[in-house]
Amino acid sequence: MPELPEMANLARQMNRELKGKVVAGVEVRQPKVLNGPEEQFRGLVLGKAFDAVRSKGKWVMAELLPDAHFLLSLGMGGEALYHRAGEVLPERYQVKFTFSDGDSLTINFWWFGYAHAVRAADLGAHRMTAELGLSPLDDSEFTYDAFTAVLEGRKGGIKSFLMDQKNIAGIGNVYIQEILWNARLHPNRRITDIEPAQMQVLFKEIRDTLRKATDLGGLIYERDLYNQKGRYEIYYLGAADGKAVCPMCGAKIEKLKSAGTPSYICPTCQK
Amino acid sequence: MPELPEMANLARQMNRELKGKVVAGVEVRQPKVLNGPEEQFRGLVLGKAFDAVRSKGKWVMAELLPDAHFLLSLGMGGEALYHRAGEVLPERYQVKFTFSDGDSLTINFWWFGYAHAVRAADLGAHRMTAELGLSPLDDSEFTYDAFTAVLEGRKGGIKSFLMDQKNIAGIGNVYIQEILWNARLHPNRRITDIEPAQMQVLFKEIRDTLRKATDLGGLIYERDLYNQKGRYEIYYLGAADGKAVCPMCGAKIEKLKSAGTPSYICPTCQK
DNA sequence: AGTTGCAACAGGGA
DNA sequence: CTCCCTGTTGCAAC
Repeated sequence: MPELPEMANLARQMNRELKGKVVAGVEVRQPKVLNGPEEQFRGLVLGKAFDAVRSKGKWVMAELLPDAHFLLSLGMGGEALYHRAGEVLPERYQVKFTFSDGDSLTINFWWFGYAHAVRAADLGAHRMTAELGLSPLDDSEFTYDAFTAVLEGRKGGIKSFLMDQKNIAGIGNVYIQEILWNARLHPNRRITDIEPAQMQVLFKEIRDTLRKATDLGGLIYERDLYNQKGRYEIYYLGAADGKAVCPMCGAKIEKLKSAGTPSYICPTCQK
Repeated sequence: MPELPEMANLARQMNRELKGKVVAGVEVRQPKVLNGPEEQFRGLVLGKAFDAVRSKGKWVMAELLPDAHFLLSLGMGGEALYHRAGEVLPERYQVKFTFSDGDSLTINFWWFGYAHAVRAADLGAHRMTAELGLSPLDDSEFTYDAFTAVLEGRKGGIKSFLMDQKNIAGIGNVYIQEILWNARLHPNRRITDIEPAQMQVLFKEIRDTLRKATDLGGLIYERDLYNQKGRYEIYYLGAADGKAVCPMCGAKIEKLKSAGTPSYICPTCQK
């Protein structure tokens, strides 16, 4: 489940490691992860040099000079791993870049990931990245005013709102549990039913939760560019087996379905 | 509640009474019931002769020679009344046609009706009539095959399907109660959950219910072109006050909300 | 654990 | 008892 914290760290590491590297070889084992014919992808990537690598929501966006961008989404799970020349590569990957110095990058999707390449002029037409909403860790963009502005007029449940990437970019079904528990909000709580004071708390918890997870290197069961685990532990670990209790009140964590996906809540703390 | 039976009878009566009559005068008291500026409506109607008058779904469609059509929907209630020259007109109406022989037609909407006029060439662009679905009393059109064809792939509740004018034209929130009770189907019953044998029954009851009501001159509380009441009595009369019982089993008729509108069902007979 | 697109559903307004 | 529009929700697909 790579969400904003994992992808932000991955982008930072890729930016440090790959900037200036020239793509000498591309291997695509599963062309359906691309956004077009394999030949077009190769044409956009081969011979190009990685420049600034950033993240936006659950996407890593790398500039390829000249004239292209490489866009990576790990979907429902996967890793992007960096390998020094001569290191043993993992057996399983869908896409591999080899650089002119012999280093390489393997990208593995457990399920439904995207490795896209676009011309620089077409970046704005790449809807999955172009239509992303607010970046929660950008303090100049994610202000309380901006947050309430996108909330304006919305009437649905708070979980489905926060998970919609067009509203806020980067929250998936793992961190939403943390955020809502931290804010003491039930996932089915109607937006129109949340008091301003509580909305302020929610705003703060979105930022703080994602920032803390990013600072801790992401989730404890995810891997970064160097195949290192993160140190952020989710509070409801084991809830799927009915073994988790609320760290605040000790009540048993309950599983329910909300916005189409499973949710885990403390029935006493979250209203 | 003028639905298919009332409108079919109204069209038949108008066809008999108005064919050949020339529109000598038009009075529009409430221009918002028109589909354009009042002057345009007058231009399309004045001096024209009524020709064939037919019905389709809840609409009466009259040919005006040359080159126009008059389209009438009584919405949530109302009457179209014919008056011989010299008769006293009702006080309340939104639109009145006066014919060259002194006879007249008054149209009264209780709520949300439409009196539209279009050029013959624009009839196909009049979406509210052009997009109507199957005509249940047209035996060559409303076959069981055609019925199952529009049902193909649908997964919602049966009531919302039958009330959608794009599927079958003419069923409103009155006759749907009769049809579903006759077919022993609960309004919320999933389409995918209805056995073929029961679907056959439903098909038959759509036809038979609407045909019987048409033959009886429509609902007992509606008025035809000659201000005469119909003779079709709904089975759940008084259900809104909790006073109706099922004619079959004697259980109290229950009120519930289905597809956004009230429904009345026998809790034991309709599953 | 992800996103898209579509059908189904509900609410408000004319 | 009408219809249309819009936003929301649920589902199947990739």
